[in-house]
Amino acid sequence: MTLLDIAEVAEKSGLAPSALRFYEKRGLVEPAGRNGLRRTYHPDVLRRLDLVACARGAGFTIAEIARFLVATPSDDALRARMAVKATELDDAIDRLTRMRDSLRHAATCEHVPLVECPDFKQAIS
Amino acid sequence: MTLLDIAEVAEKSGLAPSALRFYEKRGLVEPAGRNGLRRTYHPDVLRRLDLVACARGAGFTIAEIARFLVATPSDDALRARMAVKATELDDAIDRLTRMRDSLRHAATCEHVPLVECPDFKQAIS
DNA sequence: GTCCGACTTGAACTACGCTTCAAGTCAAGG
DNA sequence: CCTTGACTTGAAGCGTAGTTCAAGTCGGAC
Repeated sequence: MTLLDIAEVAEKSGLAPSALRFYEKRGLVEPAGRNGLRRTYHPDVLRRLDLVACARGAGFTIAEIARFLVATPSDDALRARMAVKATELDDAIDRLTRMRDSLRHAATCEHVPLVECPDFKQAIS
Repeated sequence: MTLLDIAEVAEKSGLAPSALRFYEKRGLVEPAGRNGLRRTYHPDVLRRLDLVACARGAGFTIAEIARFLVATPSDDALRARMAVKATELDDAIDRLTRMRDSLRHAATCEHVPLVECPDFKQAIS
């Protein structure tokens, strides 16, 4: 079993070693063990870190992700939170889509200042 | 011309008065004038604040929004930043969509722990 | 056996986006 | 005129997500 040291995990995940220690403190990852003082990680930790990165990108906080990671199907409160989050994401996707379209329009429109362009305003409001 | 005081703007915009003063310091809004020391706002400030809220929701920082708000069509650097932002939003929309689908799945699946559900993982990775 | 560079720790520091506080001003109603 | 309570200011504080630092440990190559 080829365990990884913190520098390898940092390199492969794109995170700083300090971030990995921080995530550990918050319960997002666990080292497989130690070699002396030094953390050793199971390669699977990389998939976990991908999941964390994805969730972070979707707007979840570290604390929320930590709760997800220990969840079981019987955790109805968590399921409810997930459903709420899904709905929030619907809204967020909507807003982001409108903002993206506005930005693409702004890249070509000639209004001064840009924010006063009627198309721009219409697109984002 | 019915000007608004800060409490009215706060109430109508959903922002705290302190947030309005903070936004002013950062150049996002300007009061129309003062009544004594007290700020008075043109009703149009509410549309401006909607725009700010929308941009914030789309992941722009206060500083970025401030730059947008003074932009003219000749600001090519800004146009370039907008194009980059639009592309980033494409990615963000993608991630959010996958995360939302994963959450909706997680709300019904029976895996223990949820994060180990193959469908869940497949959806987000 | 020694050395060194990468690791360890906790604490302090950073940036962002505000909120809260202390101290003071002042518009407006009685 | 006087009170009152909402406003003003700058400074300090807070939560999130880490990074940086100082001081110390130690695995492993020589």
